[in-house]
Amino acid sequence: MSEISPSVVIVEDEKQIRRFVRSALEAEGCRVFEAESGKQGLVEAGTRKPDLIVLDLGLPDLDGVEFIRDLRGWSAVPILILSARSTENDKIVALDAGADDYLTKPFGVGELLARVRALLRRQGKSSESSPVVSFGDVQADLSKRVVTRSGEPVHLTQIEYRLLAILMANPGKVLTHRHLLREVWGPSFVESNHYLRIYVGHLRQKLEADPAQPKYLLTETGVGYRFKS
Amino acid sequence: MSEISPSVVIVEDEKQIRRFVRSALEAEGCRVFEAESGKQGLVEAGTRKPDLIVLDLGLPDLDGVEFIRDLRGWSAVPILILSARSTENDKIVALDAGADDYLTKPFGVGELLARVRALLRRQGKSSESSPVVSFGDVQADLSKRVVTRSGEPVHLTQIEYRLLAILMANPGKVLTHRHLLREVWGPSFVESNHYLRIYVGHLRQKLEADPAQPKYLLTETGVGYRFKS
DNA sequence: TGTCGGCATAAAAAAACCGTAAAAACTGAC
DNA sequence: GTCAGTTTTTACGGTTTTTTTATGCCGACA
Repeated sequence: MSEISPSVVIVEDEKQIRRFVRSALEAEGCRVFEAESGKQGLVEAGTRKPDLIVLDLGLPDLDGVEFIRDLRGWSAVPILILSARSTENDKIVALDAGADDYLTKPFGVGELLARVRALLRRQGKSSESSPVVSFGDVQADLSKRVVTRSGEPVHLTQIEYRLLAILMANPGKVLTHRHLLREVWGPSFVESNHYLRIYVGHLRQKLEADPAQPKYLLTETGVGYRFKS
Repeated sequence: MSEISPSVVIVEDEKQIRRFVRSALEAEGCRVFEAESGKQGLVEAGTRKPDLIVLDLGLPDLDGVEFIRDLRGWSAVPILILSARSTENDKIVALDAGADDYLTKPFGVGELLARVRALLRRQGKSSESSPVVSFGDVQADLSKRVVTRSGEPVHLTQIEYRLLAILMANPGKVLTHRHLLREVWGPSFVESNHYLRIYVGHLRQKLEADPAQPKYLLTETGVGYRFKS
């Protein structure tokens, strides 16, 4: 599911707003390109082939609606309008010209980003990638609950998976027997150190290159276990 | 899709607003269906297969965000939110749950219609690439609610279809028993694991080459099920 | 050098879970 | 009310997972 980051072109003449929108989008994980005039914006849209265009209607060189009509002649990229004009008629004209959303200034950065996400999601270009942790030739996708080893899926039981997930969530940190047992089996099993030996053994068997000499799932004698990434 | 008039489902408990929105949309040339509760809205969405849903967030029986999440489990139809809640956070939550646009009351009928046109326009363009998922010799068109196997249509019941749609909407991801049961049967059935065994069994019987050794609808013992494309 | 505590592994027994079939209850159309 | 299609309930045999039980290894230390 890990996709490339979506790209956005900002067309806005005010430098201050441009910087503001840019940093918000970059924090969201987008690649951002700027244009400070309508004509430059059309060139950028043609060369960068972005997944989204954020357009200020109040450009000095080109009417915003003209921009939209021109662009729509050769591109279907989603357009989000930012505008100081808040009359209903302005919105209707821009939307009917081919814009996809219309946000009036002043706007909250949170709403802007949510609307950007909604447009990118429809595009199928959303930047959400599931958190994948990996060590050696093993990859764990925690949101899918899937573990693969050199590409091949590895089957883990419920307990094996929970144990691995807790260890991997604390890389480098020593987790005591009691702590692991409480997290995986529950509070009444904190004395059953035996279970850990068996299930850490299973994990090593399935994930380590040499289960007898583990490189990632390490024993801390007398204390607990540790995951080293 | 562009030939016939688009259909819209309105989910709104206030009769006055419902009538108002209905007449505006009908003047626009839409076929309109109404639902006055969230649950009825979900049923209408499933049976009418509309091109757009207009949803009031303030429903008496079901939280609007819950409605969106449920619907998004099996449908990609555009959602336009109408809401009296105008805080930025309300908008962010609804948009991130899967809504496509958010309009706060009171709103102008002209802006409403312009936003509806924008959503329907984009819908029409993207419907060329309707979301067809396929695996093995099976093809599923999620928007048309039709499943075929080596060209021949396969009849699925309501429950079978919703279960399949949710699994296919999350390829590769393990979905827990509780999650599947809540999405398909509702929150009060999250403990009824045996329903899943039966209906996953039905799906395998109808869709897998060898139902006893499934290749796509996989069991994750003790956890849930997973669709592997 | 022998024994002792903590660890690793293997294999059993027990428990939990899964798949399937089929009957019963329900639903909507006629 | 009947009927066909669907959902829910009930039942049971087979499989996977967890727990129990058993055995051997290794280093520390007297």
